[in-house]
Amino acid sequence: MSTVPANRPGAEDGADAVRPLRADARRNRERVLAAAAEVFAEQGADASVAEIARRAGVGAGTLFRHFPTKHDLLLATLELALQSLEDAIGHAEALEDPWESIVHVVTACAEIQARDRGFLESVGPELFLEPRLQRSHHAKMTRLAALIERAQAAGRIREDLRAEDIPFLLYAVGGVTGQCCSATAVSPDLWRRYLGIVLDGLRPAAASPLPVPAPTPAELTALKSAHPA
Amino acid sequence: MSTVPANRPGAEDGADAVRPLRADARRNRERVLAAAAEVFAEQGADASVAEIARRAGVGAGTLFRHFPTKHDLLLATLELALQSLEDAIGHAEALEDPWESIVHVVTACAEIQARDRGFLESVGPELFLEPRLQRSHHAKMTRLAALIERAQAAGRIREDLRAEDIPFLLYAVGGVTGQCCSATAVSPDLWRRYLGIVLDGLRPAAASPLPVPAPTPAELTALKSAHPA
DNA sequence: CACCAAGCGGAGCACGCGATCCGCTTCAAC
DNA sequence: GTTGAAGCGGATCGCGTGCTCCGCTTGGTG
Repeated sequence: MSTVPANRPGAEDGADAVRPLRADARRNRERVLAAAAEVFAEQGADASVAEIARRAGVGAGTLFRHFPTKHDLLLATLELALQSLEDAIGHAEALEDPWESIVHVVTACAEIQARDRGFLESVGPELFLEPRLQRSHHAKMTRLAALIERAQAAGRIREDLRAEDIPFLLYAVGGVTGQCCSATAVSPDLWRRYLGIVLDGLRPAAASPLPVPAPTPAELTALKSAHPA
Repeated sequence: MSTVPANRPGAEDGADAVRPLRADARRNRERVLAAAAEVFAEQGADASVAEIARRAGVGAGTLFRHFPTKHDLLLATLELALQSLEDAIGHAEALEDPWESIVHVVTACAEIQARDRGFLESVGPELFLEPRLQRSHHAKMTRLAALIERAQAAGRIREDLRAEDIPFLLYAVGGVTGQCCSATAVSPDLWRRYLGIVLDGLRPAAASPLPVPAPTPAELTALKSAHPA
């Protein structure tokens, strides 16, 4: 395909570093990314790239120069959202009450989903399958596991809960959030009610034996290679 | 468009009744419906009508003759699935234990979703919005409300739960079911775990005040006229 | 200023979709 | 058997999509 441009004499940079973007190129890249975040949040992952390019005020060619594939663009916006999720985890770690810290993380994630349809639609399938996100995902899961163990040690959360369960539960609440609640006239905060029910289900008082064991991290990563589509 | 063929003399049927389909036509209609149920269950509501026609062994023209629109076809298969949901409600009503009857309905619905992607993808948005489904939906909700009140009277379920909550909760569990669990290698019954957590959240022991009131039926039906897309 | 590659934009491509059209086939009433 | 309309099927259409190509513009360097 395209040959990598030969290192130009004089402008040698160590390793195979990327050359800095031209000023206008960098500006356009930002505008595309911002527009994509907007459009994906409003319309979900099925939004057309043409719409994104239009709102960014650039041509389609420019968009694809910066993000070779729609999927790349979606991933880039997803990383933005995941950053704010990471902030929420950081904040939760600073809370004293172990139960409240769990509530904070889970609520923050649901809030992201409530305002970002694209995040919801991507987060379940993508997060487990996309290699480029595995590392940061794993880091977040480790911190989340610590929060859960802290709450379990304090007897504030059911003993059979595992960190791997949380993404599934968040995805579930997110489904209600994005599809049923936020896009409709009836109380856009309705998802808080169902998150409340799920949280009640996580309390130790509620615990009854769960029928199926939680997936191990190994199972989840094995899953990414075996995916059919 | 097409003029309704004039009532033929001798074959008069009272009112504006439909004339019976020709034998082969009825057979083809069944085959299309069966193929659609299969394909939508496997691939979700985004499956192509061409694939359905192919699997039914008919041409595209035949398919659209019986179901003028893809949406009509989807609705027809949805009604099939809703029938089995109604059966589940009937069975639940016969159970003695009020809590178990709730568990049965909810589990049955989740089982449908676990094996039918199209049902999941349609049930949330469709069920509230589609006028042709409103009547049977309303009937089911009434019976479901009776089951819940029975369980509440027995002190087996939290007092602040309303029948209108159940579809939302089922949709939530269904999201995990269809998107994350059933299509992957890792334990296809994983959704039972999360349904278990939600059910624990419905027990009276777990109840803590929920932040948002449940939607009233009036709000839900008002929703159908105000929908943007 | 002069220069040229880095960057731009939007016409255009290939594809897959839902839906339609119309010449041919088949059922069933007589 | 004859006949007419009900039914069939698949080539075809229009459209929207993700993506590419290529002539033109622009930024930054000597």
